[in-house]
Amino acid sequence: MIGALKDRIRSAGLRVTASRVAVLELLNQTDRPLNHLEVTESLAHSTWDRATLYRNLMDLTEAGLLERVSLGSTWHFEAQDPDHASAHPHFVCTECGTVECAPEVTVTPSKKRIGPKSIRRGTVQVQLHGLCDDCV
Amino acid sequence: MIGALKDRIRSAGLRVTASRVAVLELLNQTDRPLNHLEVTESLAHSTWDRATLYRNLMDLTEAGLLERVSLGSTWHFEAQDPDHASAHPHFVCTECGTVECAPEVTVTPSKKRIGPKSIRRGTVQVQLHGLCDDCV
DNA sequence: ACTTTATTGCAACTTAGTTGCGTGAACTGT
DNA sequence: ACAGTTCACGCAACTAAGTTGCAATAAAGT
Ligand SMILES: [Mn+2]
Ligand SMILES: [Mn+2]
Ligand SMILES: [Zn+2]
Ligand SMILES: [Zn+2]
Repeated sequence: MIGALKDRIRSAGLRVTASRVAVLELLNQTDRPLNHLEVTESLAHSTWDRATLYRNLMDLTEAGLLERVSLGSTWHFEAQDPDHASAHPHFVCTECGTVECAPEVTVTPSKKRIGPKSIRRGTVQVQLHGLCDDCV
Repeated sequence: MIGALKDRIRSAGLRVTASRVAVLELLNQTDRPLNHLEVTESLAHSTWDRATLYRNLMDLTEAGLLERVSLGSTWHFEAQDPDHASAHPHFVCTECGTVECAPEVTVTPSKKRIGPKSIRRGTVQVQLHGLCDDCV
């Protein structure tokens, strides 16, 4: 379990440190993207510095083990593993800021060939901003 | 032209000041949302303070003449006038941060009744994040 | 075990966003 | 046109997210 995480970190060319394992394990156990603050709070029992966890998140992202996405007003990080489907839409509550995955939504460009080409190409991250069920 | 803007500001219960008129005129002439920094730079010829323009944006938003939307890493403001179609998707470049309107895109929820109700209700702001044509 | 080099902890810094407060400008009513 | 009232502005300070320099420390290769 954790051994597999260590292997993936090492295979990515990064040294295996306790904080990196903890960060990767946390995000693999969570079914939604977390931001830097949420990660530090989730690992508050330990003594790792904000900057350390920040660099862990950035290093793991650059190594391809996480994905960083701008959700709402902060950057969020999501595990990038074979299980979790790769690019899928996300929902952001404009009231409380909570984030959840919304893989069931599909986006259709118009027939007119206008706007950025990446939309037609399908290489875009989709976000839906609105009130969550708790905030309506 | 500007007289109409002044009327709309006054009708909204706000005092007509030079900076408010300038901010509202700028955003009515621009076909995409601007953030606070872009507004201050566009009006840099004048001497208005950042805080003044910030409060102008917030006041005009609260009055319903602008709409504030979290695009990319900053808040953006868009004119909310009868001409410009109301809620429409926006495209954000993940590389250079530029924003453009993408009214031609439609979003379809799945048949399964899962996820936040506002998606099915259609009361969500749609955002597409990807590389713009200049950044590919 | 030793050497090399990546990583950590700490503190400082940048930028976006926000607010308190005294001065000054916009409206209201005469 | 004028005075009084209230709102808005300018300035400076502040918070929070994100980021970085540097010396101390720990991981990997031998
Ligand atoms: Mn997700
Ligand atoms: Mn728009
Ligand atoms: Zn909510
Ligand atoms: Zn771009």
